[in-house]
Amino acid sequence: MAAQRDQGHNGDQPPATVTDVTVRDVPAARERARAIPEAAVARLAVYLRVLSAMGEDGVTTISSEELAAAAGVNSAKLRKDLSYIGSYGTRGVGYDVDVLISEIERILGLTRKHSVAVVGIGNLGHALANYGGFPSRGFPVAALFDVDPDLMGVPVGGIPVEHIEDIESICREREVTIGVIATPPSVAQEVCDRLVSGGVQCILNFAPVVLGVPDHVEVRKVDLAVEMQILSFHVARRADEAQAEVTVDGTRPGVGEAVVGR
Amino acid sequence: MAAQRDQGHNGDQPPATVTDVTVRDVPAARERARAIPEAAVARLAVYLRVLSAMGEDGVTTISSEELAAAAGVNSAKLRKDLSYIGSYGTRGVGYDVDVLISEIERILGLTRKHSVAVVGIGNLGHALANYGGFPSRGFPVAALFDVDPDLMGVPVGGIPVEHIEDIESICREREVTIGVIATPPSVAQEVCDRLVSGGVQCILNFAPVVLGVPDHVEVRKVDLAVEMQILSFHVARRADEAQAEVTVDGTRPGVGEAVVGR
DNA sequence: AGGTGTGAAATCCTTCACAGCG
DNA sequence: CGCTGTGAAGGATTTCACACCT
Repeated sequence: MAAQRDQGHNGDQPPATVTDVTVRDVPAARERARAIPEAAVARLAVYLRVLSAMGEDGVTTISSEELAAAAGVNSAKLRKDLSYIGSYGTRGVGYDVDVLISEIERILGLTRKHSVAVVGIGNLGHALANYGGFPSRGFPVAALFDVDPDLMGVPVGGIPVEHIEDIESICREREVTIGVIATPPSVAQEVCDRLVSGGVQCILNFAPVVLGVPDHVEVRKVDLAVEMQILSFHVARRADEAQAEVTVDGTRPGVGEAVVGR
Repeated sequence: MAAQRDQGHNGDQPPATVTDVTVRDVPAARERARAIPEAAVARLAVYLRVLSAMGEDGVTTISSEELAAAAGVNSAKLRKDLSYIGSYGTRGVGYDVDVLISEIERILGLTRKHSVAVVGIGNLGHALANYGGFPSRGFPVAALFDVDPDLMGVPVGGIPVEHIEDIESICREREVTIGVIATPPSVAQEVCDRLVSGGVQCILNFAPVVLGVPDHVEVRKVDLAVEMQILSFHVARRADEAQAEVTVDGTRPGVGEAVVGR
């Protein structure tokens, strides 16, 4: 059972594994890739999108301040993030948009194409199969899988649905590197196992279960219920705080009163 | 521009806001809610799901070790997380499943119902409207919105679609607290503004844009392209490391053999 | 014994603030 | 002069390890 990164803040797998030793002795060789904090990687992807949009609008140069504002972070963080990938800015001027785009794409490994397989062609699977953001950003959808006999061969977003039993052979054949699990939770682990034995290295899991995978496979999870519950927590917290304020100074904070503009 | 929590690791909003000062003097009143780290909140939601499943299987007591394994974290972290909400375990025994469920639900604010509005009834919106996980976990879908005239009044998952222009009045009327944005990016900010002026306090944003909101509104973002790119980064990193090992010791790591521990 | 609860250490991430380059 | 790049400080989170209860 291996690491399962959960939304940026990672963190299990306390003891070292056997092969760990090998890696620990090669800091120089893995310099670039390794040093980037997980959190920074997620933001680089955001910067990339913002930069692409800017580039299409004809912007050629941008300062850390501007890019930071557009990406919703502060400029110190942005500069630190960019410093992880190299020094591509010009002091007194800013960054060249095209250069930054290329460099971020290189670091994120977007120069290679990563074929995607979507498993579970329900509502969510449909949405994912049709999602334009995948192919346009270098993630061609190469295969769709389900168990429903009525779906077999039916093209969704241009790709025919195939049977879950063929995951292994088809993924291997089409060199799928990323598997997306959009099945009911009950079959998610089984599907995951098949993807892994089909050579898939990364899994994006929408099913509300914790998947067990070998160490060399990376899992990211998107859990709608968890997102909702985090929001719920914040509503509750806010209510508590408002309550506390009333208790203490007797004034109730105005409801519609925006505290800060935009 | 207000806080926009991005998948657990948050982190903008450097200066204090007005109300902050007032609150800072009331640690006692907000004791429970405030002290919980953001990262722990996300995990509590996961523990809750695992516990619910256990409860249905008839398990009445569970140790930190067992629960941690089922939730995919290590037991020290789990115990620390649970300690933020109180001391509900029995030394030498473990935790009572039902007690833990109740306490986590209380902390997450799940004792109140949070009505949800989904905006943008495309593939993803459909998937969300039909997603059984919402209502069953205390998040009734109270309204659906779109602009497509063909969709007006059509029931999706039992709820009729209404026009985006009516977001404000309908959200206010039905006391929607959580808005889900599943629109194209071009209209996401406009939709967001309407939700906010309709009194919505929390937003779950699936559109690939950075939303600007007032301080009292909480935004969480789910960005599929970003998730894919993070996975892509890890594939690239792994490839680099494998490469590095070959360079250094002349042995190529076997494919199934994990390269990095964690 | 067996397992929780928690200070303290270690690690990771963010922010500050400023030296230095163009 | 303006803006990048970055050591160093400051926070937050994770992990350790053990006192303490049952």
